[in-house]
Amino acid sequence: MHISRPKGTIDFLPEDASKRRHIEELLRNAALLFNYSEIRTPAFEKTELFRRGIGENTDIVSKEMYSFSNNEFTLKPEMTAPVIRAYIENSLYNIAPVQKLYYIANMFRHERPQAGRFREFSQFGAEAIGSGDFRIDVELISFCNFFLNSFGINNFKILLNNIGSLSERRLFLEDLKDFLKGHETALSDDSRRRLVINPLRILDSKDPADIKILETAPVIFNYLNDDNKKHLGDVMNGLTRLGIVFEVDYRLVRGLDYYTSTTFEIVSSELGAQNAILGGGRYDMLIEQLGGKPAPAIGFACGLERLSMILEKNSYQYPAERKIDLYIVTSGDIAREKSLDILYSLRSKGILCETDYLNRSVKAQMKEANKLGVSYAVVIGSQEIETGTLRIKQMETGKEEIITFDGIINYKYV
RNA sequence: GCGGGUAUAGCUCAGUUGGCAGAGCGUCAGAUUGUGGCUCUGAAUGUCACGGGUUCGAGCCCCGUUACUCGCCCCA
Repeated sequence: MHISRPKGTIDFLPEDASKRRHIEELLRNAALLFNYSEIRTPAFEKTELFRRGIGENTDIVSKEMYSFSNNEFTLKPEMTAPVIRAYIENSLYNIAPVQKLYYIANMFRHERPQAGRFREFSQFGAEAIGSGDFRIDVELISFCNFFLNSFGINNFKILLNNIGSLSERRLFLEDLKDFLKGHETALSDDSRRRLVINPLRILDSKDPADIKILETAPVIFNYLNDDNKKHLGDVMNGLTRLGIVFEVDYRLVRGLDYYTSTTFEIVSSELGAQNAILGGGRYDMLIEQLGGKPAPAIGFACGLERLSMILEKNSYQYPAERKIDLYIVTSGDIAREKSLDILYSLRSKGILCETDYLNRSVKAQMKEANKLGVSYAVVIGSQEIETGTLRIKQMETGKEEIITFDGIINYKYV
């Protein structure tokens, strides 16, 4: 029996890796345009960071973390807490009052894999720290809209909500609980359980009976203070101004404890059950909670596997890799030895070249050259060694040109 | 943690009522001495996921296990 990769992990074979590199490149370009700077943090952190950041009672912390060394460290299950840790630890607020950071990194969660969900997965995300201005909310959401569009994706929905501060949410939660208790017998089993553990999540239920009940449930908007109501209105106006289509969804809640005020999610019908491409929101209290000087902040995280699933569904045309310029066909020991320094010289000049390492027939080597899609091929055998000249063949036209050995190095490969 | 589905060549998959293990693609080689694509010929690659059971005989039927996969939960 062979050893297989761990459940929920991915091998990126050369073609997949090439696609992923392209995705990352477009994302980095978008980040550059919106003036977000890259941040990289360790693959693991002190477990305490996630306990305090994400929340002890979330599923992520209570049962999905990969922890080790007597539970002292944990592979990062999300990136916001590490970014904020780095922000505080390195006093980034002293460098500039507003920090706009982005990352592309791998996360780890011990979950049961399914479509669009893995145990090791990649996220592209950004955090804007230091401003509570509605315009940074608009900018961040427009950033998401922009990079999705840059892949030609436009079949998605932007869902927007404002979940208020902790105190507003507490009041809402009490009323929601009271309301749901009145309908307890009609609720799904899952939702009855959630009523005790996390009633907010019932708003997200997929059960048709639950959805019916929720139609008359209390609405969080009515519990927001004037500031948050205005903030939501401002964000809506801002997005409208940019021509960005969105939907306000008062039932949109997020699963991590640190969110406050603005929350948003982008969903796609192309994805299956896990339909969120990205999710994010404000977390104005988190920095203080983690021991930093209070600062408002907003961020999002986008699942790269989900993004590439959509691209596959859309038959996205990935750009071709750079082709090999020259294939060196060799025949005989002297030629094979000679090929060593020719290859090295060519590569030193930035020319992509390859040769055969199996001592195969000239015909087999030409086939190989053709398969690789090289632009030129040259045969080096005893004749060429004797005369000091060789013929370089343009593969597409089949035309040959006579050149010297030095000529290979200086040839204009187009 | 709980459910549904699937498992045959490197890949995509056929395999009838239980009766010799298959196709296409890919790989490799050959088709007159040292030249690719097209075509033709040939070759290699299998613990039919694993372990039991039924049967004269199991890829096929039954039981168990594992893996993969899609859902629930939760989330990107």
